[in-house]
Amino acid sequence: MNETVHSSRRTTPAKKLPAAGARTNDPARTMAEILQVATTEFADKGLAGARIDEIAATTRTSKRMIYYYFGSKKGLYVAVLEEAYRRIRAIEAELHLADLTPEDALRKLVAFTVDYQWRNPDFVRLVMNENIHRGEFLAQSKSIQGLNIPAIQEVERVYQRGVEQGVFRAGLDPIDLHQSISALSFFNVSNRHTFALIFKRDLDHPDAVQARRDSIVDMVVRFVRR
Amino acid sequence: MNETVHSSRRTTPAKKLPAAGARTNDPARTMAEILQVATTEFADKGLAGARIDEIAATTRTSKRMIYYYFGSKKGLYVAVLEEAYRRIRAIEAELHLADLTPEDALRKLVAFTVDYQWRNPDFVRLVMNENIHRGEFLAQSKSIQGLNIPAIQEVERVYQRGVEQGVFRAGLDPIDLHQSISALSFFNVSNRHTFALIFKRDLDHPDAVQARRDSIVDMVVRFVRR
DNA sequence: CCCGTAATGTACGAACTAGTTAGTTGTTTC
DNA sequence: GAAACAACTAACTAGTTCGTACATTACGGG
Repeated sequence: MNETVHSSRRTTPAKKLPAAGARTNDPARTMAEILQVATTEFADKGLAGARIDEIAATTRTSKRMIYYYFGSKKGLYVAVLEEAYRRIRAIEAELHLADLTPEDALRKLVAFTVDYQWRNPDFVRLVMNENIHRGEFLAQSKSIQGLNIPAIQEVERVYQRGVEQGVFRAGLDPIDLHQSISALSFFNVSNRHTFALIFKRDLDHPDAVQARRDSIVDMVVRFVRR
Repeated sequence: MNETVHSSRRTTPAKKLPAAGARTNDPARTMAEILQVATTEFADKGLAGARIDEIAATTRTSKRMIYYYFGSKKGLYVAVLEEAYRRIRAIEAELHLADLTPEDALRKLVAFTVDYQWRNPDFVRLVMNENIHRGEFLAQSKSIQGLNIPAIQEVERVYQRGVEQGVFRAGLDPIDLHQSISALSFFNVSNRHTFALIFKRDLDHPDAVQARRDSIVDMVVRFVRR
């Protein structure tokens, strides 16, 4: 209290932090940087394990900014989730499968899924974490539901073409098929630590990675083939 | 120090809590109860999310006992992990597949795995959580490594018989096969929340559960069949 | 029956952490 | 060029949470 007296008396310079670069307002960059750092932190430690202070410290901005833009720890977490899903969908939409035979297209689709999950463990870990929370935050997010999912549409189209051309057997459920592809791809990343420990395998070795991908592709193809 | 003097002088009654049931020492029960409650709590909230006070409150004993028997939160967590793995292995060892044809045995094995994971979401969630921690606590546990795993032995035996009888194709890696079975079974439980949300499916409906199990069994069988 | 030890309960504290308060600095608009 | 607003910083607070110090009680062996 009685700030005026105090401030009029301060002997320290008017500029508190004249050092470094002068501050520059750049909301977009600030938000993006927070999101990026938070993605790593949440993927690493989960919602409960992540530390807002830690995120703030890693960013070039301050904790206050996190609350300024995202409101709360959970708000930030939801934003991170949304961004991660948005990204994977954008990439899934890039697949060009129409000009391949159904079986080749399916192989490419499965191999792509396996590789994507492998190269994006953060996404996998975020999803794991969200499932630990029984999807309650994903359920809150308007922006994630209601959107269509490129991956499932690709599966549907490829499968349909294969059936029409008589190379795939009919009567399968595309979502069930997609679920199997996801399961095989996801587990590879999600459970690699416990699995490697128990079976004393180095799942990270390039040869092992490739062998596993080939096996998954093979399994899926054999499943749909007539 | 100098306990004698103090106790000879105490004016407060000898019995502090004459109420309720008199205390009864039962270390085995106390430990078991702590473990059981902690399993639920850790499976539910993860290591960081779980609360020691919460666990203590749910138990008939006190927080002091948790530290008395398990030393620390992490110690308790490791004990929970060990117990969960121990349990699943004991159950896996109960399978009797030798008197079935290889294909029937494989079907039974896969269906069992799917069902077990489905009926034991706590185990699945613990494993998910441990993978979030990159298996660092499982790696610490002496009692989990070094043990053999009934499940993989069963897979090996059944597959071998099938190859010998000419009904399964040769050249497959039993661990790779086991990994696929695990992946399909595990994902069913681990990712059901996000998956159900995104694809707007009720994966919990009995019909859906059965259809999914059938699909998984089918997929695995087709994979190994000549 | 008594005594030492294992088992248990209670109360507390030190450290951590999500979120806030109060104030400062850049930016845009007119 | 100054008012109005948006972006930003630092320091603090209230509440939580793991872990412990201390006190007490059961119980088995001698």
